[in-house]
Amino acid sequence: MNKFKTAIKFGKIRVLNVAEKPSVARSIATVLARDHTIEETKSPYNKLFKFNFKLGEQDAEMWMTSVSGHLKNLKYPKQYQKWDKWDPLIILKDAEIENVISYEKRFLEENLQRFAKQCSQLILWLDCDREGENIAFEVLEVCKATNPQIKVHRAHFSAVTYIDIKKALENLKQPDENLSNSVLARQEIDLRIGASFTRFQTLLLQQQFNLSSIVSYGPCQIPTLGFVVQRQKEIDSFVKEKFWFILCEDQTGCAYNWSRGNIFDEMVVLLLFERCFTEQAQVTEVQQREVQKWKPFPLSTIEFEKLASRKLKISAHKAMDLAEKLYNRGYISYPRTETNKFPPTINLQNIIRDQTNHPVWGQYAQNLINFNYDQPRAGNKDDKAHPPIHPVKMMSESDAQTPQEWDIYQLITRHFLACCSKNAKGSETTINLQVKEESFYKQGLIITEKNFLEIYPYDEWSQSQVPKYTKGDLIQINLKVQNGKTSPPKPLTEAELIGMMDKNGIGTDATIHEHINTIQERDYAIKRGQIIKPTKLGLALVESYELLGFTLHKPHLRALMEQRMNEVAQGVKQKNEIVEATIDEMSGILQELQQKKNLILSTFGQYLEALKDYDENNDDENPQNREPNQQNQQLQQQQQRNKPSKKEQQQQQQQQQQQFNFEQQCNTCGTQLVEIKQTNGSILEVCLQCRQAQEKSQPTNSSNFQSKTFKTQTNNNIEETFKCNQCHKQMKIRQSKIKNSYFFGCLGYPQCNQAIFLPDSIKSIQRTEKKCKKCNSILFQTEYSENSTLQQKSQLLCLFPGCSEGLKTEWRNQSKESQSTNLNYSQLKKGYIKQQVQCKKCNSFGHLEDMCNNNAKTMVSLIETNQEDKKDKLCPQCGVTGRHPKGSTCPMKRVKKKNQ
DNA sequence: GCAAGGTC
Repeated sequence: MNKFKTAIKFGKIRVLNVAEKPSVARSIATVLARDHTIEETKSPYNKLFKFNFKLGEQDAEMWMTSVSGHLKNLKYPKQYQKWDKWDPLIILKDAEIENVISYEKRFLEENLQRFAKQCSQLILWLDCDREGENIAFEVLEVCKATNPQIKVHRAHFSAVTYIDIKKALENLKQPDENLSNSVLARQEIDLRIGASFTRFQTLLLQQQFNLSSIVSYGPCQIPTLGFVVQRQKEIDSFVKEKFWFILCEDQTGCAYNWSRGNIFDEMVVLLLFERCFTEQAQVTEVQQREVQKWKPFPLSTIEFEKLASRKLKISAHKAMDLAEKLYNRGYISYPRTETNKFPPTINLQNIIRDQTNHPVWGQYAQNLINFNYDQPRAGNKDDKAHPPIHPVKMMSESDAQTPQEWDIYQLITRHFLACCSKNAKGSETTINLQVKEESFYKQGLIITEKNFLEIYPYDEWSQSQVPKYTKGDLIQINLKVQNGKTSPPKPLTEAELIGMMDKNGIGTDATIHEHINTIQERDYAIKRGQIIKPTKLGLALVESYELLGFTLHKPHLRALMEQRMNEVAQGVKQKNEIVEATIDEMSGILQELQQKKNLILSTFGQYLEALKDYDENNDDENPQNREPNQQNQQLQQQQQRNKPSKKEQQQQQQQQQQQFNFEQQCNTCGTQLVEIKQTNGSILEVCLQCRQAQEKSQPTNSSNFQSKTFKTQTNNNIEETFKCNQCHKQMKIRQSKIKNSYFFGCLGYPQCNQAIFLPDSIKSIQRTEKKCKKCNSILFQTEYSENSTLQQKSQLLCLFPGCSEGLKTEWRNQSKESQSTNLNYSQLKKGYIKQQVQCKKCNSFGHLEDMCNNNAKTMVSLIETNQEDKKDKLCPQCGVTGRHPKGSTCPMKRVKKKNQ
């Protein structure tokens, strides 16, 4: 208050007070003197409040008025307005810029001039941030120009409460020119870059590609678009990956999570599954603990916009529009705030009390006052200018001008009441199960006290029950191997985009929604529901930058600018220094762009062409069924600068369809089969439920994997033959790899092991549509091997056991080993180990040199070894596969000998 | 016709 002592000799002084906005002027006037008078000015919103106040010992007549944000705006002089007359490089580097009071603000300027003439002191009540500091200089320049003698002071306050305002008056300071200069630097850099790059892009692309809008560039809008494009590219280039996990269910149907989570290696999961397979689990721990669900932080603008978008489905832009209207009608506090903690000086109880008569939440507010009030949590952001958004006047639904306005008011008020409530409380139970070496867990939750959740429907806390077990219980379980696929990233929502921008410092709390709006106005992006997607133009623009090596769409340019602005704000660097450095760098980029003009044109054009089938209106809400698409292929091809023919594209599509077609189901139980590639290249489809495996029928054009064994396999082996005499399921043609022979196996295997074995001499077997005249069973076309003693090498036979018309067969129990395609998991397991290590001595898989012995052979290798044995023993004389009987010689050898 | 940041 010493500042005003010198003025005592003049008696009462007159002090001009200027706030950044009308509402603050009104609030300060109200806080300092309820009996203030209000005078109209030429600017309808910006009133003049007058009141008497004692500044320390000095009597003062206070004149309180306001501006409406910045008075001045940077612009290029008129001669630069013709775009085609000026090289954008001149616009960027050399053209002078004016900082002038815009026409709409002329009445505010007049007000300040008129009031300053009549006052000896000026107190600047602009917001306490960089922009506020810059506006302070704009105001003081106008005032000083009229009244050079006027004494200038700066008030710092973080909330418009009596305590804060009083404290500010007692601690008046001088405005900070460094802060103001940092804003001037930002303004100049943004305008020079924005104007020059926008002109360059528009002049280059607009006419050529018949674009309806200008092709603008801005240091905030383009990185915003960059985030949108980045997500779209992630979605388009996503290739699903299959993963496996073990699911454990108990008798109550409760499913437990595997502590290892999802594993992307099927073999590993099968190994672990085999190792832990059992039907009993032990409850190793039942843990119960009290948990809380935290109430929200006080509401900042960013969080408000995200909530409105996510929960109310109102866009950030619209939400801010509605919030500003509510603010101007006095229902809510100032909605542009970074702050998420309430200052201690604000009387929250009074704000709650205002809501106690509300028809919807009045009783809740009353209970808060009486019993349940809890101090709001303190966030870590404070703009030192505005408190978190909160209601300031009660509004009922009928007072709202639109349903959306009511939704916004509800959100703000319910959020505020939730902040003043207690956290929700619950009891969490965790059950841990041990199944041999594997552990599983399940968590359940019961909410014991809803507290803030009662008033706050925008947050969820879902309850889930778990069975009542105690430690040491042995429970019956059912283990299954299940698989899933990774999902592509979800389409970008507006709320997510706001979060990304906030995190990367793109825009401010007051402008983030405007940048999102701008990229839509410029036709760079489109919003459908809450999803925001790039348009063809947006994709082509960003992809062209990327392909040509420019990083104009990345957020780091803005981050660098922020860093430089900080240096000016701290007085470490001069404004001109950072402006020149930044403009020089950008000049380099602009010159490079100009040199690559033709390349940009062709690249941009090729992208637009490649994207002609891209449908920006197609939302990716359900990406579960997404497979790599044509557009993605095209983009990738474009990047390779090698456009494929239509035929090639079709082939690629076909290949992709084949690649992803692995949804085979078990014939017996319907469980999804898992595919296992064997060392011989063939693929086994394994049912983990029935523990059966079968050969996968190979596509005709991929014969590389087909082994000799399967060339004779019938392709209708899953079709009906005849019914099992035990369980009445179908009998299926199977092939024993051990004996290299065929048999009929029951589909009910392993529960039913009925089988009908066929002679080794049958080389192939095929079901026909013909039926046996005697027993009416299906007939089979059989082929016999060359060394068969039979005269006929092919026969149509009835193979039904006991039927006298055909080959004599009988029902028999198959041993598990006999059905080679019913590999058990130990065998598979060994097979995979075999794939992983290879002996350098014998070149076999499954063991290393120091362990080289015959016992290391596994079932899978045994199968192959048998085949290989036969292959090796293929008689060079007669070509017959298999060994000749021990001690005998090849008959052909004898024939040859005889002929010789 | 360009930017971003204030503001109504």
